[in-house]
Amino acid sequence: MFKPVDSKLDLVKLENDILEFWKKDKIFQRSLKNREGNKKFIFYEGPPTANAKPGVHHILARAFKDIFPRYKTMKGYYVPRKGGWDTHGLPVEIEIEKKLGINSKKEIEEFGVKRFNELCRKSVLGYIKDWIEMTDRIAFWIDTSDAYFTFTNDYIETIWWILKQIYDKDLLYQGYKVIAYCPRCGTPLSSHEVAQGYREVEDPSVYVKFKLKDEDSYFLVWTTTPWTLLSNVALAINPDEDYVKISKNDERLILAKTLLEKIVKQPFKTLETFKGSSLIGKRYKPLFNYITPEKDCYIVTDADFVKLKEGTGIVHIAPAFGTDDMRLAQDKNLPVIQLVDESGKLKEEATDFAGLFVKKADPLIIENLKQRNILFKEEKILHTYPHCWRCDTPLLYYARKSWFIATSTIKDKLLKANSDINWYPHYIKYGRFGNWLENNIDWSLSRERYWGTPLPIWQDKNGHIICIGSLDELEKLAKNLPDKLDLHKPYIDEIKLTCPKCKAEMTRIKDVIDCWFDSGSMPFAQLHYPFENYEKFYDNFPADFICEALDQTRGWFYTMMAISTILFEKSSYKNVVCLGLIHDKYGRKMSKSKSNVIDPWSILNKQGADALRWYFFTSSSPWVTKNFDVDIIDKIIKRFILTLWNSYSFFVVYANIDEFDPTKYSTEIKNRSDLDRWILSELNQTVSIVDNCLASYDATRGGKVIEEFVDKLSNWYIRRSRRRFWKSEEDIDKISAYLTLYECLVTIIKLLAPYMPFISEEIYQNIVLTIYKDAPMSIHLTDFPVANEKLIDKNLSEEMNLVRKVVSLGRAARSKASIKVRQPLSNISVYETPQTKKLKNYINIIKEELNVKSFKLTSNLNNILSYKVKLNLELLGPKYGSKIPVIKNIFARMDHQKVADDVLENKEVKLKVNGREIKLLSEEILLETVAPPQHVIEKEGEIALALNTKLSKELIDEGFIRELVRFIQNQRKKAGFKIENTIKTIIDCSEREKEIIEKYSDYLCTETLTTDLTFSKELIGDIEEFNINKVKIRVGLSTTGSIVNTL
RNA sequence: GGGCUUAUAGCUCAGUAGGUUAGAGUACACCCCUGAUAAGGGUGAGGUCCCUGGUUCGACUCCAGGUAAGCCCA
Repeated sequence: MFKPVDSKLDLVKLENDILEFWKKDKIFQRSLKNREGNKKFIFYEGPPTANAKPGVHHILARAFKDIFPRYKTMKGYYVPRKGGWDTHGLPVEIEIEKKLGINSKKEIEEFGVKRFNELCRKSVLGYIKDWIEMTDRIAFWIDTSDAYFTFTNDYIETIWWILKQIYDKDLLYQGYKVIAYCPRCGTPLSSHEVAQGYREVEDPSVYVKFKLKDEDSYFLVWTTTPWTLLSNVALAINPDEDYVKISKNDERLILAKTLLEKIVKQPFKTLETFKGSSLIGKRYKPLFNYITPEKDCYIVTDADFVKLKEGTGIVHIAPAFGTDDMRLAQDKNLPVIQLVDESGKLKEEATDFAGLFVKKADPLIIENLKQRNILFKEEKILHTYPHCWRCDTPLLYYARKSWFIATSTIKDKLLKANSDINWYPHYIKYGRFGNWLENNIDWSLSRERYWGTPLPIWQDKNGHIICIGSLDELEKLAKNLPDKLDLHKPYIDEIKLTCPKCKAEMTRIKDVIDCWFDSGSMPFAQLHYPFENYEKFYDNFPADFICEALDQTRGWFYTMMAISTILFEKSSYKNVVCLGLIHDKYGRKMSKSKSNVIDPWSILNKQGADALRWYFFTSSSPWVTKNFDVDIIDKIIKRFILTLWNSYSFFVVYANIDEFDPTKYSTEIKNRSDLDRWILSELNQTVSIVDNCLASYDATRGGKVIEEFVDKLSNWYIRRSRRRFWKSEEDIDKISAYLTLYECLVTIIKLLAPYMPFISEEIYQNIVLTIYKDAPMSIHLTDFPVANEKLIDKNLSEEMNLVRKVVSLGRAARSKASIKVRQPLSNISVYETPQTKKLKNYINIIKEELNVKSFKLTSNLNNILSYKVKLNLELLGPKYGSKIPVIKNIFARMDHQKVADDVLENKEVKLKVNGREIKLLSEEILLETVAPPQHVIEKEGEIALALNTKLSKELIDEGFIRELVRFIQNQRKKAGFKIENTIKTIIDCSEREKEIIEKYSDYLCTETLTTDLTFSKELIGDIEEFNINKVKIRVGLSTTGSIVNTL
């Protein structure tokens, strides 16, 4: 006996019970052990940053990280799943700053880096708890007990080893990086912070004249930051655009042609027009001479970023204050002049303006230029400019010394590595990711922060530099190594080395490294390679599968690839599934400020993890942005999960009544009914498609195919088979029905196991483990179903589709005639075509579904419907004009059936008008279908049918009985009788109705399980009065026993 | 400012290698069916296929430009 199934489904309780079971019996561990020694499928966990509680979007990622490893495990692979946590980085620091109520580096130092980092570590560990709880609850099977943490000494040592490799390959260098910088807080801002602070402000907009060195002409140059002019080193033009030299007020000015009218007022005279390229190499006099540059400069150069939307087409270059400028300076070997100090004030060298904050210096500089007759024009401009999100100070773009990895020099290798990756969606490969690689710039590695992997570089006063690649190396050179070593700041900064070259004392560079480097190193660092696990590493590299949100293209996807390409010249992953973002139901981003963030637990505690997983897998392609509305989860439960659950519950209810044990029977497929073979064909086709989908990382299509199958199973197979389960004799038909349904259910839950691990487990535990004692103890230890191609019968599928189509049309016909299905009708005719001929095998299904006594195919469409023909006067009018009345007359006397036939065959219709032949084209005649008397016609495409609606007394009586049976069934149900209860039925009605009931008493008794039918005015038991076709009938029901015992 | 993506029914999404009347689910209205049902069936209403232009006999689909939203980069 199976465990009785409660039709009221409590998904949350079900899931919690299953979680208990998995935990108690260590099912996850068993699922690994089960496949040990088999071919491996390698998955890498992209470590979540543990600086906040997980949100709904994290469940999306973790659901997808779970489904494919589960599938592969069921396919026989050994899929180790090591967890991991990203623990370093600015977001963690900011979290702590907030908690401490501080917001600058100065305050952190005052608070003490030691205590600060300790808080960072604690905070991260706290959030990890939340993450593990969520991970368990959604059944993301990953080993969190053996997870890697990016802050451990082992992990950091591997990173140092990697950096040393990079250093030895000469790919690690120190250079300038222009960053957004808050002069008040004295700290650089991350791009994320910069993005928060854009505001519209008014700035000066000045046009300045740069005099050419060997010519009495001026370059006209535009800027909104006059203070940067002091650090100017070059001018840039667009070589492909046209430039002009004009004469205005006896001065010669050079600027872009298209911008001329906008900037210079008439009158002026155009002297020359030339391409920008002819200006390259021309020299000019610097505006200020506060500093003598160390390299050649004050020269015109070309740059791809010069656009002609604003300005003059000649761009002033100050490498210290612009990213483009800095890149150009590096390309063209220009010097960097830095006349601004860290607090945003002009340095001593800028004598006239020394000590002034740059923005305050602007008016003075403008005044200075004006007096020297260098200023051409002065205006104001409104534009968006970034400000510090903490203190609202305008940010400066400011060149800082920084360490870089020369990734741009290995661009070809990166592109080659990318060519071997399968991207889902495919367009990322040569789109977003490919473009990013094509335009690769060197990786800026160092960060002037506290909580991170320290940069392992020490230097001495003689300029000697050393990069440490292991703890051993550190020990050998260290002057003062503590017993217990924490590799973080501030401890690591206290360690001084002895320079191997000159024996001078070496001090560590203060920086930590970009935490993206941490996570990108995980293939190596999670195993402490190469210090440990040397063999194991090669056995686990590269990953077959990784999966993260789309925003990781420039994040983890890139850093993983860059690091492994530098070390091994190949990508560290083969297949990557990208995930989209989750917005609220209005399509807005979820953010605390909009208070539209959905707490995942509100769903997990109400609707459950399976439903949420199913939503993520099937709603749309994983990489498209989802507008998430929690109501949709309820709909999924209603539409899909409950349909599945009801099918399962149906099986258990009847199998228990019949005490049916599937292990005790077997029936050859070929001896089963068409319906059985049809659903088995559909089942195997479903298995085949789902298997292929999951193998190619397409969970969405696979899920939709399963949904379609469950719909067919429930709403066609089970509905059509109900009587087969219900009937009392235990014949081969009934056994076939049980076996077929059982096979479908067992197979489908295995297909579902990777998608919905809980509910599939629950059903498995009941319908499989109850009777197969040797079966694996969890569905997640079983093998994925294999399609039996021999059972796939495409013709059968097509035929059944046709049957369903015909039934659907038949019901439409009934609806048109307003005759309920319960009222039997005499016959239905279907127009015979090569296609509909096949319906012959399904006559019983059609008859039963439509409640008709007979079904026939008819070869002559005219037997079903006839046509009325009319002239299309709209077309004929203009053509025949005044002849129309005559044509109408003649047409009216023609054989309309024949005309209709001709039109249907697209033949011309000829008629003689006053001795002349006129040919009417088929479109010039309108056809109107007419049903024969007492028939209703329905047609769609090639299928046409006629339903005979004529009612005989016989049919009406039968309709009456069916109506009565339905009322009694309802009464049974309301009275709380069990399905298997037999009953005594007493009826109080008139003689006329009594006659009918007696005539059909066998039918009534079988349907309602009545063992004792009597007529009396004295009713006992549950009593109800019905009104059937305006006739009052009273019925009394009482139970007499159960069919379960009598079987 | 640049790259990439998305835009189809109220909502969630399919779709077309250019071709009659653009689909499904859901929600809505009416009707039907029901001893597995929190289901199911039928009918109806609901569309500027984001906009503009081009190519074409024909464009939701191809091309160009734009708008909006998003991600990444500056």
